[in-house]
Amino acid sequence: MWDTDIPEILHTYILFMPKPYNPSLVEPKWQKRWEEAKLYEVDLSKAKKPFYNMVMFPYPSGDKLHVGHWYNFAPADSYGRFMRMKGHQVFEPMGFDAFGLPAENYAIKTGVPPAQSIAKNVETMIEQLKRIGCMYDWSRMVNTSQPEYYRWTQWLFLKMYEHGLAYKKLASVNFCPSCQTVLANEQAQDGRCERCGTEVVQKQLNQWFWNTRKYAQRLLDGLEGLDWPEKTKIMQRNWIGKKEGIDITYSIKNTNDSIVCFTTRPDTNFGATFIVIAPEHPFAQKIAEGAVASPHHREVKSYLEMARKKTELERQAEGMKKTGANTGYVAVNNLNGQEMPIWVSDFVLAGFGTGAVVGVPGHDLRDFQFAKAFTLPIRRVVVGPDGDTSNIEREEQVQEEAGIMIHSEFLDGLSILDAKEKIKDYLEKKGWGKRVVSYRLRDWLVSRQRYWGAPIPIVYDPEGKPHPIPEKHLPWLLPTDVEFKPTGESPLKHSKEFIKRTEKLFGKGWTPEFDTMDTFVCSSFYYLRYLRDLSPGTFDSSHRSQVTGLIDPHIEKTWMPVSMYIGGPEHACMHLIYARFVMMALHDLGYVKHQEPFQKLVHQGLITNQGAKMSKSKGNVVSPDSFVERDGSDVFRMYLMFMGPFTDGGDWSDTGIKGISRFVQRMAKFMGEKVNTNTKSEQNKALLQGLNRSIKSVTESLETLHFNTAISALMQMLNLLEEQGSVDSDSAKTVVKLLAPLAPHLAEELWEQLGGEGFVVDQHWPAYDPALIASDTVTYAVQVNGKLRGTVDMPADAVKEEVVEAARKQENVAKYLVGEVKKEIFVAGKLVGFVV
RNA sequence: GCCGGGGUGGCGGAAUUGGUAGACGCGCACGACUCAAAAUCGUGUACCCACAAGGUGUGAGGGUUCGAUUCCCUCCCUCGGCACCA
Repeated sequence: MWDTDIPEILHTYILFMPKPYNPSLVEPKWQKRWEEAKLYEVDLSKAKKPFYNMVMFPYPSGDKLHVGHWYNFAPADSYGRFMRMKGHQVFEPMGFDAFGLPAENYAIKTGVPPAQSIAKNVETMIEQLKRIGCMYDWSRMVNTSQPEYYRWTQWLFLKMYEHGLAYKKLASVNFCPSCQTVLANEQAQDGRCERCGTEVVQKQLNQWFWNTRKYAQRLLDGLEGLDWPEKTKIMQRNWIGKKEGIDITYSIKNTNDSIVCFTTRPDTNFGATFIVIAPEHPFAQKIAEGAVASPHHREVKSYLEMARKKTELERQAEGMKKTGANTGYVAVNNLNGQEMPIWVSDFVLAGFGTGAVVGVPGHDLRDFQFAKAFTLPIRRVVVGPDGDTSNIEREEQVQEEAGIMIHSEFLDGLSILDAKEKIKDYLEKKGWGKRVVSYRLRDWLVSRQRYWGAPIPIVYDPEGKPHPIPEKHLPWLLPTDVEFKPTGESPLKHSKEFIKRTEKLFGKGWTPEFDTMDTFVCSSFYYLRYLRDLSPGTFDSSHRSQVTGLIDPHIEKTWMPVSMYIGGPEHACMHLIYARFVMMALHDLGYVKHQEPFQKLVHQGLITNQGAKMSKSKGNVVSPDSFVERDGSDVFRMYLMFMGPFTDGGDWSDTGIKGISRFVQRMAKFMGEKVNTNTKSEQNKALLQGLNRSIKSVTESLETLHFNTAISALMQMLNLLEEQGSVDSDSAKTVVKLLAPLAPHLAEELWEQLGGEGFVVDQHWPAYDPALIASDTVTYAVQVNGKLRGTVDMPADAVKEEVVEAARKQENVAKYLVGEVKKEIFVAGKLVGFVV
């Protein structure tokens, strides 16, 4: 930035050179005053126009706040300030999603207990957050790793269990053989361990699940009434993956067994030539175990073994290549007596539908590939709408939209859509099939074989039967006498205190559940705990007193759902589904009135650096600190907002921050030197018009979260003010109000200088007068044959004839008006067009 | 492969019930101030063209229209999500 031969002392001087407006003095001053006045603490019980303004709470990492935090939090706060000035009681909470892997990994590396490192991180993070200057009500902070919080995480588990929404079953987990630890799905991306890169294997363990599938339809239906990005709704719809189809039962020849196949395309069933079952399918297991004799026993057995051992990585490497084994059995298609060999293949997923599919290679790409791999017959039963009878060897024969049935007896000639309904009716009438709805959404696996999480409030009697821990024993404290070095087992197993505690309370031979809960459980209800009852005596230091409920029903009724929720789109199919599910369950259990937690949702864009996502491992994380130190919080936050549309994000570059810094200095200078004692009536027309236009423009921009255009409108206003040379005090105050949501510190300072009463953030948002926006004269564009040939200034009230007349007289226009004018176009206030 | 977003000056971006494309800012150029620089202020800045006039121009090609960044069709590129979901 500077020539290298400038001495160091001069650098420092330039950096701290006195400026008309010095944020390093002004910003702390106002932050202190806001805090002293408890300006942002909201009495929840007294709100008439509540506005619950929330951002996704951060993880308290040991690193400093990064640009991404600022880009999320600062604009969200600007919106909250705007809503406050519009007359709402804005509640803006902040908290910490404090359980989770990074702290545990840090503990494994250094031996520092997570509780310790997290407490320290939270403390420093609060200090950093305060420097942004947001309207956070710190009196209502939450920290999910504290007993008074996770008490409710455990309470939630108990309620789920009590109402049959939590159950335990055998399931496979990701396991890293090198680290000797279970991995969360996020840690096992692309089939490799996040920490050491070893290939992840699957391990069978007894796991707790929450029954999200039960809510699949309601999760789908509820989306309709939400003010959410359409993109996010689509992602959730796809994730839930509702499919209407039919379960068809096929009897297996020479056995008493049958196989049920789920299909959405029963119309093509006359083209079925084989059946494929998943390796985990009971019939496949039977063969492997020898419970059912098969000439292919050995092949099936070794195939199942191979499929089980296959790592996710190998699976992906395989791509669409089909493998499988013939069971030697055949199923019979009731429709036409066709015998269909039953195969086992891992392209069929055990977790979807019935874990068995009917192979129609003529009209399904995967079935086609399978048939090709094992030379099974391919039969066409649909032709394209244009009567296309394509080559049987061609792959692309998947007609999903339209097509005509052939070789299908009573379906022949029907469109696939009509045939689909007719065959379903037929199969149901015959008792061979049953219409079903299938969902892609799985039940939520909430067990984690990790230390740093909320312990699952379950104990086992000596027979191993689970029992819920009575509520009076909550919080069920996370033990501290644990070893952090991975041993391949849940760390809680090594706590003597934990086991002793359990036996003391429940009896000899009783054992606690050693798993903890997924951190997404903690974050699935935190919006309710922000609203918790803070009155004294509700929670004593022993954590054992009778605690008021999860949430006061009256507060929940007035404050929920969250009015505006801002956070990254990466949670579309995780946190944002879990939270909706939990809210619905709590509603059904009678604890809350609303069913949806977040009425309006907005995703901020992603800030990248040199095109890549900022990450510690890539070493491209940009720290806001030096910018904030030099230019102040207001400048930095406005710069982020000015970069482009809030929902777009963008690639980081500091080249333009100077422009915002100049704007702030100029604004402060102008307001400090050029405000006169005139009254409003003495203002000139141009100023009045500019002011009203600015109000309109800034208001509309903020309403739609277009912070970039709000700032540009303010810049235009300042340009106008400087052109005018001076301004009356009332108008100056209006400009400062417009500035307040975007540059809160600067606005308070200027408001004080101008002699404003109270805090600027408590002022009413200015209104504009539409009559003052219109100008006396309008510039008309004049086009000939659609091409611009000139402009003409006319009085605003000029009628068509006058404007056209004036336009014709324009020298440059007249030049082009040769020959007959066929048509005259007049758009009031905008344009005149001639067609010759 | 499927679903969704997006392609506008040197750069970030503005403007869409179709009506003067490029607001605002950065950068750049020139000028003022200064011994000089920084900072600040002023002027200019889509491209072609010596100016004017004119022409070209919102990813590419086509269409509708007096007029298209905006509407329709075909294609290309790019970003995000899901991915053997029957």
